[in-house]
Formats: sequence, C-alpha cells, structure tokens
Amino acid sequence: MSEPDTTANTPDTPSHRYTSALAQDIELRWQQVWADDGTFNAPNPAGPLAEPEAVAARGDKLFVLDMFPYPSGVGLHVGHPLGFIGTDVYARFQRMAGRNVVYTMGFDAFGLPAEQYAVQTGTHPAITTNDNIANMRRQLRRLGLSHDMRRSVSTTDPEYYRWTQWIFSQVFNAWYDEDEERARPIDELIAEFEAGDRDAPDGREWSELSPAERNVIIDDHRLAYVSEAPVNWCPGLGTVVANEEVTADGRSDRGNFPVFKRNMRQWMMRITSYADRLIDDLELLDWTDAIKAMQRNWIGRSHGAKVDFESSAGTITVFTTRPDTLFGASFMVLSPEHPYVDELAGPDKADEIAAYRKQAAAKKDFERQDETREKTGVFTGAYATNPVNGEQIPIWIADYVLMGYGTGAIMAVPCGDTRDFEFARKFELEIPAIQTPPAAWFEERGLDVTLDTRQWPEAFIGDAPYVNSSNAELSLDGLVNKVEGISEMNAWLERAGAGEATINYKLRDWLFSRQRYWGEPFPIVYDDDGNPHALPDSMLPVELPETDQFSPRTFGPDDEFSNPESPLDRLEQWVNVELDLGDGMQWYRRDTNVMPQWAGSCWYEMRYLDPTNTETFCDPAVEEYWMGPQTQIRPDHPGGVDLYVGGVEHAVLHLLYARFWHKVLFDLGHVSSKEPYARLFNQGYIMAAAFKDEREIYVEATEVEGSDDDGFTYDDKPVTREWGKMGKSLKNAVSPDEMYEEYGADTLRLYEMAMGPLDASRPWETRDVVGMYRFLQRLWRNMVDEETGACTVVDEAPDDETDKLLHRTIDVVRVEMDALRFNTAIAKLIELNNAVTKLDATPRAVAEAMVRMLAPLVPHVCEELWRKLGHDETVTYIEFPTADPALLVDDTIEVPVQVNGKVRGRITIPADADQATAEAAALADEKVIATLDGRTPKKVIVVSGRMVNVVV
RNA sequence: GCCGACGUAGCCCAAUUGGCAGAGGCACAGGCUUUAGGUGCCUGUCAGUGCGGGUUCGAGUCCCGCCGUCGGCACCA
Repeated sequence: MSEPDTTANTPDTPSHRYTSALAQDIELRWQQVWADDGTFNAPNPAGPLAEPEAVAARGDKLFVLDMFPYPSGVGLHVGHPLGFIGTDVYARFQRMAGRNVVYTMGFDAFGLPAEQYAVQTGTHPAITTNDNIANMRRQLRRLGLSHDMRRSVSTTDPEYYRWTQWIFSQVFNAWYDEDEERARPIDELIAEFEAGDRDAPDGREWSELSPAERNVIIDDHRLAYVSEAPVNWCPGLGTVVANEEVTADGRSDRGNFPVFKRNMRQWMMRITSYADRLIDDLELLDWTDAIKAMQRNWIGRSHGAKVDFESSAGTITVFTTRPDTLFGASFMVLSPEHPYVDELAGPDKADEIAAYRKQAAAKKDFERQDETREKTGVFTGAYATNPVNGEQIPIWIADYVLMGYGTGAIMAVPCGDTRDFEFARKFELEIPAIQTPPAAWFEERGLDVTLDTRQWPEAFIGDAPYVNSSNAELSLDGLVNKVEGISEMNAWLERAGAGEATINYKLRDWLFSRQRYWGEPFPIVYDDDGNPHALPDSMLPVELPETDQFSPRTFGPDDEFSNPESPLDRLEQWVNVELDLGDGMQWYRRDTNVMPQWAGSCWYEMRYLDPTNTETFCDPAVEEYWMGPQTQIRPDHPGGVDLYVGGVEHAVLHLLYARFWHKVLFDLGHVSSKEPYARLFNQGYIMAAAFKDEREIYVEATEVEGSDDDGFTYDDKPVTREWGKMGKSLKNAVSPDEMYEEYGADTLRLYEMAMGPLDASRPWETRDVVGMYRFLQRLWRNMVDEETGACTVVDEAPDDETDKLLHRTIDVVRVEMDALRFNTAIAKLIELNNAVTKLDATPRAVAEAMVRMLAPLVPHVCEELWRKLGHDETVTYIEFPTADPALLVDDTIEVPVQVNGKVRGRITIPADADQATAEAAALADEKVIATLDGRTPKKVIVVSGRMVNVVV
C-alpha cells in the first residue's frame, strides 16, 4: 500500500506556494542565520558570559529548562520532542513578551548503553557518545529550537564532571547538624570536637581518642560515607544499584536482571537526613499534586513510637504507628532475618526455624510482598514482656514482617490490624479486644455488638472507645479518639522508659557507587589504612583513565554470590598514585567505583548558566540572577528554575536526588535557591498504535494494513492493535525526517502543539498532520502571491469587524500562550486566519499581528513572512501584540433568553444594559411571549451580558 | 486494597465565577479548479457530555453512588 503523496510539487503548482520544499528551504535558511547571529544567546550579569548592559536592557529573567536527554544512537522519533517544542514555544513567547530568557539543551551522556556498545564493538564510549551528541544536536536544530548553544553541556566532558566531582567533595566534606537542621562543613564538626564542645558518641573526650578512632567518627558523620550495608547487587549488570532503580518485582530497571540484597561495602549519601525538608519544602513548589504525592510516598514519613519489649535475647524494639493499641499486643513477629532470631530459637525449634528462614530467603522480595498470599510463620518458643501490662507474649517469625522497614520487628495487635488478625486466626493466637467498634460496624457484618473477637470476621481499624486498656499508671479506657490515645500512651512510654514517640521513613540512604566504566570517577584516594581522602580541588578533574577493557565482570544473572569487579580495578597504573595530601609524598590507591548516572543530572541546570567558568561551577551572581528566590511572586518563593518540563518517570529518581544535592549546596552557601525547580510541568507522551501478530510479537506498524472496521493485517496475516508509548520496542515510531520531507518542521511543531494540551498523552495520527499544513498554506497565501512571491498585504486599515476579531484573538492568545495552553491559542489563530482568508486582501495591521503571534509556534515561516512584510530584523525580540481594550467590547450584544432553563429566544441589547432593561427586552421577545402563552413569570434571572432566564 | 488523574461527535480536542454544548483539526459527503487523480478552494452532515441520583432558575462544570481507562504505591507495622 502506498499513501498518496499529498504535498508533492507538480508542474502546475505555483512556484511560490508554501510547499514542503519551500518550507524546508525557509527552515534551513533561518536555522543557519540564527546560528550565525547567535540570535538566542542570553546575556549574563557576571562571569565569562557577562553582558551587564544587555541584561539591563531586557526585562525580568526567565529560566526555561527541559529534562536533558540521554544521547541515544537510535535518533529521535516524533514523540521525543513534544516537551522540547513546548518549552521552545514558551521561551520564544516570553522573549517577545520582554523577558530575558535562558534556554538551552545539554546531554546526560554517562550510562550503560554507550558502555555496552563499547563492550560489543571496542569503540570507546567517548567516541560513540560524541557522535550521538552531534547527531542529536543536528536533529534538535532541525526542529528550530531556540537554544543558546554556547550553554550546551555534556555530563561526560571532563570540564563538566570536574564540577560533579567537586560537588561530591563538598558532600563528602560536610555533615548534617541535626540541631540546626542543615549541612555544615566537616571542619566545623572537627573544631567542635577539638574544642571539647562535643564528645565522641561513646561519651569519651576527643583527646582520649586515637587518630584512627577520630577518623572513624568523623567519617561516620559525613554526608557521603562508605558503609557495609545491605545493597542491591545485580550480577547481570555486574554492579550494585540504588533502591530507586529496582523495580517492584525485584529486577533492575536497566536490563531487567534479578537483583539480590547483599551486604557490601559501598558509597552512600545521607539523603535520609534531608527527609523532612524534602517533604516539607514540597509546599513551596509549583508542581502537580500527583508528583508531590509520589515524592511524599517514596520518602514515606510516618509518625509513631518505638516500644521496647524485653526478651531472653535482649530488648526487642518495634516501630508502631498505633502505640495506643499496645494493650492489645498479644504476640510479636520478627522478620526471619532479624538478628535475634537465632538466640531466641528454642532448641526444639531450631530446625523448623532454619527451614523457614531458608524458605523465606529463597523468595524474592516481590513474592513476600504479595499480600494475597496466606500468612506463614513459625513460633520461636520464646516470649517477650509487653511493657504496658507485663504479659508474656509469644514471639513468632514470619515473612510478612520486612527487615527493611522499621526495626524488622512488630508488636502484633490482631484486633486492630488486618495482617495480624489473619495471622492470629491462622495460628490460633489470642485476639484480645481493646476497642468497642460502633454498632454500625457490627450491623454491616450481620453481628450483634460483641467484644468476643472469635465472632469478628476481621480486624477493626478506626476510632472507637478503648476498653481493657489500663494499668496502674495509665488508662485509655473511655477515650474515643486515637490522637488522644496515642498522645497519652507516648507520654507513658517516656515516663516508663519503655519507648518514645518517633518518626519512621521508608527512604533509605542513596547507594552512590557503581562498578562500571562509563561514569564519573570518585575524587577519592585511600591511604594504607584504608581511610578515604578527598582529593583537593586543584587535582580535579580526576579523568577517566584510558583502557580498552570497558566491561565490568558480569555474571550469570542469577549468580547471587558473585562479587562486583569494577573495570577500573584492573588499571593498576592508574589506581596506584603518589601524592602529597599534606603529609608529604605518599602512595595512595584510587577509588575504582564510578558515580551513578544520576550524579551529572543533579546540578546541570546551574552549569547551563555559566558553562565556561573555570573558577567555579557557577558564578554566585549568575546563579542568584537566574535562580534566586522570586519574592515578588511569593514571600516564601524557594528560587530555582522558572519552568521545568519533563516526563513523569523521574518523579522519584532524578527529581529527588537533584533536590537533595541542591539543598546541600544551599546549606553550604554555594547557591541562593533552596530548591532547583520552582515550577515543574509534566508533558504527556505521544502514543501510537502498535500491532502484534499471533505469536504476540510486535510488527512494524507502518506496514500494517486495514482499518478499525475491517481489522488489521500484516503480511496478509491478522494482527491485533493496542496503544502504547511511541518507540522502538513497540515498532511504532514515526521519524521526524518523514515529517520534514512531507511538510516541514513548522508543520510538525504546530501539529504537536495543536493536538491537545501539553500535559495530556495523545495518539499520533500522521493523517491529521495535513490540517496544520493547510493552515500554514492559507496563512502564506494571505500574505504572499503564490505565482510571484511578492507580498500582497495592503496598507488600508482593517474593517471594524476584522479589527475586533484581531484584538479578541490577541487577548485570548496572550493568555493561552502564557499558560502553556498552545492548543487553544492555535485554534484561535486558525479562526482568525480563516476570517482573513475571506477578505479581498490582508490588511498590514492584521498580517503583522498574526505573524508576531505565530512566531513562537512556527518560527521559520514567520521569520520569512516578517521579512516579506518589509522588516530587516529578526522577529525573535519583536514585542508580542497587545489587545486594545476598547476593541474587546461590543456596543450591543445578543443574549439567549431561556424559559425554565431552555433557550426559547434571543434578544439584542446594549452591552451595558442594566438588569431591568434586559428583563423588559426578554419579556417583550415574540418567541418568549409565545412560549409563556399568557403565564406570568414567577421570577426572572438576568446574568449580565450572558443570558436571561424566565421561570414560570 | 490504597492514592491520584481522566471519561464531551467516527477520531484528536474546545467550552470564564455553574450561564446558548462546539472553537480548531482530522475523517466523511457534495461542489469549484483540473484531461484525470492529487493538491488547493468553497459548502455541508453527525453527538448532548460513561451510568444513576442530588443541589440549583440553570449542571459537561458542584455533591453522592456506581462503571470504565490510565498512572503511582502496596503485607510499610
């Protein structure tokens, strides 16, 4: 099947028609001019790109940012640039509205694909990466994006990652002061220890400690630290990965390999210190509630209490959000991995417990988390003391308690917790009642009110009067509200020394090291005793050493007990280094890990601002100008990028890590903004039909024939249709090159912006694109003679009707563009153009306003038309039209008249008519009189300027 | 199971504080242009807002209850 070519030039096509060939000519020409002239360069107030006069000459600053891409070798499809086009239209609009706009694009170029390609082909990842970046820059330029190309950076450039390493050193050389709730330089901590203002954690004085002991204590305070802890080991990738990179079913999000929990010595970052601020400061951000909810959920703050239960193996501390239910705790459950299990296990139980632990260990996390599974568990034979009533309660182990959350042990309150209730039922454990559920609760379950829990079908969760909840010092009996119950119990726990109120988080510290090649080396060396030392700033960057062995040792994906071996380990010449770090020349060993891919993206927006600065990652005055708090918007404005556009998939990865780094830099005084991204906008995805054959394998969507009605076939065999994100894996990608060939970049841009709201996902329909192409053809024809190419615009003023339409259009378009509602702005502009098409000739005033309004959307054709209209400067900085308020109001208006809510007639009244006038006119209308048929109106409602409703 | 978003023509989508359901594009039909097809131009057809209630003079919009789609979280104590 071949699509009819809808746009090709044929011999009778006028030579100056806006065809795809002309569009391409115009586009390539202006792209060259823009590049040559540096049209989109934004002036800085200070630093290497300083042009203070130019800054002063422009209006308020505006920082527009896209989530930068990984430079894939495959190239772009039409789904990729949706957000980029959106930011470009916005940036161009705001330039015309007078703002000083900084807007560029960089590349997040470290990461696995280039490394894996290098392993396969022997091509160094730097070469692949640079080729891909060059290719991607070319593709982005072809879209006409108005980037300041001087500011484009790649995270893989040593001059860039020099500063990534510098920030790592800042984090390493900082500690979190819990009292001041901020990070401070580690030197200040050392000074406090040395001055005796602070004792070692074990209570000894600083002076009593050996240097080695001091080192351990200091290193334990650092925000970046090495620790032996359970980490996610992925043998298939040969590296460890962060919690955020493990999918819900226990696999790596890259490569989909199994991930195992293993104790390993790795770099961590103390993001947990910032948990509260990361949650609380969400209030300051103009982000969607959905993303904020995801971040809150990931951090997982829950208020509760720690409670101590004494046992033969020692104190077992549990975390609970319902300390008020402590009187109902009739057994305990420990995670099978809990360290006390061996000691608690009675001799006759040891075998059973060992078997259960083995069985639990064999299960993946996701299997353990399947809550529909029936509860399993084993009694240890041991008992603990419930501190609130002294009762001896049995200690069980069960895999529904997870070692990774809370303390790995729970107090079970079966009457008030679904899981504990199920467990108690299954193993016939006691279920004491401690609350009287409301009568309605019993009624719904077909029961009479009873405290005999044997009759209860399930646990009761909620507020209800407490019973059986008192001891000699405390009584909750009669309280009805859990907030009160919790507060009373927490107070008692503290008095009794049996526990305290606390806050628990799901968030874990960030596992920061990877055993790969293509990443930022750590600016760390180890001395003979294995102590880490940060290299001084003067020794940065630590460049990635050359090698032709890029691969870490990888293992069978299920080879759980293998160990990571970084590619850098093998480079002995590089690893061993002789340096003077203040104690004279000594030999050190370099750290052979590299940073995770997220490192470079944690701060890139600031390098855009001052990309060539060799003194600092970003001049403070430059950072403050572009990112400082905008207190004129809101007194508590946190600062940061004015508009950040990207996909929702980074809700808890990049966006959480970047906020964390930014806050550290803020605490240490390196930036003036508390938050990196003041406003976040999530663009939708472009979806496309994908087709599967009978083997459930995707087939090339472009070669599928058929329709909704007749069914679809591929190679004459039936296939089934589904919808999915456009991309290689679904074989449904559409290349932008096809669109340029057939319509040009302006049409593609316009189509993507017109097809729906920017934040909505919508299906791509190639056949719809032609509508925007026709619009641009009409626009062109309204101003240019298709035979001669001459401008046909006339100097006569527009007629009143056209003038009013123009100003109404301007009024709406300005608002819609500012609010990123490009689809409705475009609809209004098409409407205006359709009206202009009906005129004999296009008045200049209308033509110029239309070109200016469309310039952000379709910049190439508008730049061309702007010249044809006789101007010799770029339209980029020409003021966006402003509506004349006088032309927005009509003298008379037509309003509908309803009778009992149904439209029965229309009246024409003066626009400023008062209510009485409108009412009189409505009641005088023939059709209304006929509808009323003699009945007397009970009431007449007049909505000024909108309608009249007569009620009978 | 919990949280969030969304359901408007054959399709993508519009619709100020609740105020005439239709702006725009596609598709479809007819016409003009054309040797013809296509391009281009003109004209036109189609729904009453997922379902059921409620509030209101008036509901796509607000409230309640369902149904469906998408996304996130999930034995989190």
